[in-house]
Amino acid sequence: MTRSAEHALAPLIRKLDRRVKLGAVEIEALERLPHYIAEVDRGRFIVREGDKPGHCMAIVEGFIYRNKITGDGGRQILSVHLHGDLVCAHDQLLGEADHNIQALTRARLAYIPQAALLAAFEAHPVLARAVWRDNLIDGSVAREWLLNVGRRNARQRVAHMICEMAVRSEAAGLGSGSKYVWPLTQEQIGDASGLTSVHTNRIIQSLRRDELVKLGRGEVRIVDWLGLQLAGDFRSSYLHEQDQARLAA
Amino acid sequence: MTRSAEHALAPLIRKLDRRVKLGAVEIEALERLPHYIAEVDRGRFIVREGDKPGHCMAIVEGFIYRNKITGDGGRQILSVHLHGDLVCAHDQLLGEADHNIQALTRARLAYIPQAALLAAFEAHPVLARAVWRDNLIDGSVAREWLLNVGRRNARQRVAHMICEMAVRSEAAGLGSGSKYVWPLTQEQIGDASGLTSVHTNRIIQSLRRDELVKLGRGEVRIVDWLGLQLAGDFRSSYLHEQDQARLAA
DNA sequence: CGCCCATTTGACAGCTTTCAAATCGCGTGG
DNA sequence: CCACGCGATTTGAAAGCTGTCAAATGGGCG
Repeated sequence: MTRSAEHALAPLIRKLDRRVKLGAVEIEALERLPHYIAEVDRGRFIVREGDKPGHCMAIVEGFIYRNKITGDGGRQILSVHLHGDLVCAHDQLLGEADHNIQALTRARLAYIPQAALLAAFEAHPVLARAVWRDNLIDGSVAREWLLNVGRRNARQRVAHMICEMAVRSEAAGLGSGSKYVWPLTQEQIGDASGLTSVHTNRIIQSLRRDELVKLGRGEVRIVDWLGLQLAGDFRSSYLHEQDQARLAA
Repeated sequence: MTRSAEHALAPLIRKLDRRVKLGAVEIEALERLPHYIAEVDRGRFIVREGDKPGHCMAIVEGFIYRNKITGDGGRQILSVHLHGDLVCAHDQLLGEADHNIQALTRARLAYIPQAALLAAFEAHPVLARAVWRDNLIDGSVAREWLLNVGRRNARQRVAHMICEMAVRSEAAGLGSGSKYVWPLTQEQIGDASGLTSVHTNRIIQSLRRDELVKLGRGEVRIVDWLGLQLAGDFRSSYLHEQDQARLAA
């Protein structure tokens, strides 16, 4: 899927370009960003609560996620990030990271020093705008997740999450037709939805029975896009992506 | 409580000064910010999903809250804001507001044009930093809410919310001792915690029985601060306020 | 072939919701 | 000063969604 001789930050550039249309100057500035590439194994901690990493990560390939743990050991997944996402802990301004960031799948990350990013923002206000807009959209997604976990039932929560991942995967150019990589185990779907893995399993079976979606072996296949959206009370506008048009087909 | 001849934006200035230490120059720039004052009644919509208001609100007095509605009519409260908070819908960058903002109590708001804010940020990078840091802390609070609703039981959720409001009220200089204004009805506490008002009521009664907190008639009285924190699995660090020390006494 | 992790299944408990209806508190008007 | 009325709080009973606890099954990898 990844072009062979492509710049490591190309996925990030494409994503930011979707956020705010970039010019040649900004793209060049992004390509010149200092960074080093690292592979992380599935499950590996990338940032731990309390860390002060001092850099952001651009996802070159794979999936990572943010999570937070209660005093009782309950785990809540806060967000899932994919190909092209810029993931920061913002420890520079906050003192230290207030949550964990872990690899959902084996992933390749480009570590970019926060100072270099800030310098690029100063030199290129359009870049600052693009990243700012991207952060605001992440906030919008977080609000939708809170609504999802707080006010929807188990079936809606799971269906909603599948819809969101489909639209975002489509926008990122991952997968094709109505088939996408699915990086989460059922236990992780539960951790993101505020459910147990057992109940998550039963919901997924019911979605399968109703011929809305096929989910397993690391991939999703959307069988009935309209039906799935209805089942999940899903309206894509909060994602601020235009590309879900293709999914409708 | 409000000094009589105080500048309308003084609460905002005090809050931002807590976020990033401001100099005389920045304070003056804030005081010069164009704005107009408006009173809003309890329950009144300040921003509706889909609006493009083009201005931010600084709370001069009272409480407001953000909320979002499911297709089934379920209401989730996303955040509560008090005295001194700067509340934006960020419609300039996002196109339109993706949630509602409503008055929780009768409130006095200072409307500030987003363009004027941006200009002030450009002229005073320290201000930009302060507001940016404030936004990041709002994000941290949102993550904690997601953890709260997704992974804690009803008793913990309600206790946690009371703890948070106490620390934030204390930091904002509202209330005194362990007594604070409490702006939410039990139904609204439920809407913020992902619970029904009936169950919220039962939880509050149990917290009262256990002599942790007294809650009613528009005010909270923390009876057992340590016990309440334990009941709510509450650790204040995610709020990035220092002033909870006073509560411990 | 064997191991490990993820998925699946069953039975049961229990937390939370639902649906009414009663009570309380407080501002308003007589 | 008291009665009224409305919203908020409280209460009860019963249903049901989701969690808990084990244990079995399945699939992929070395």
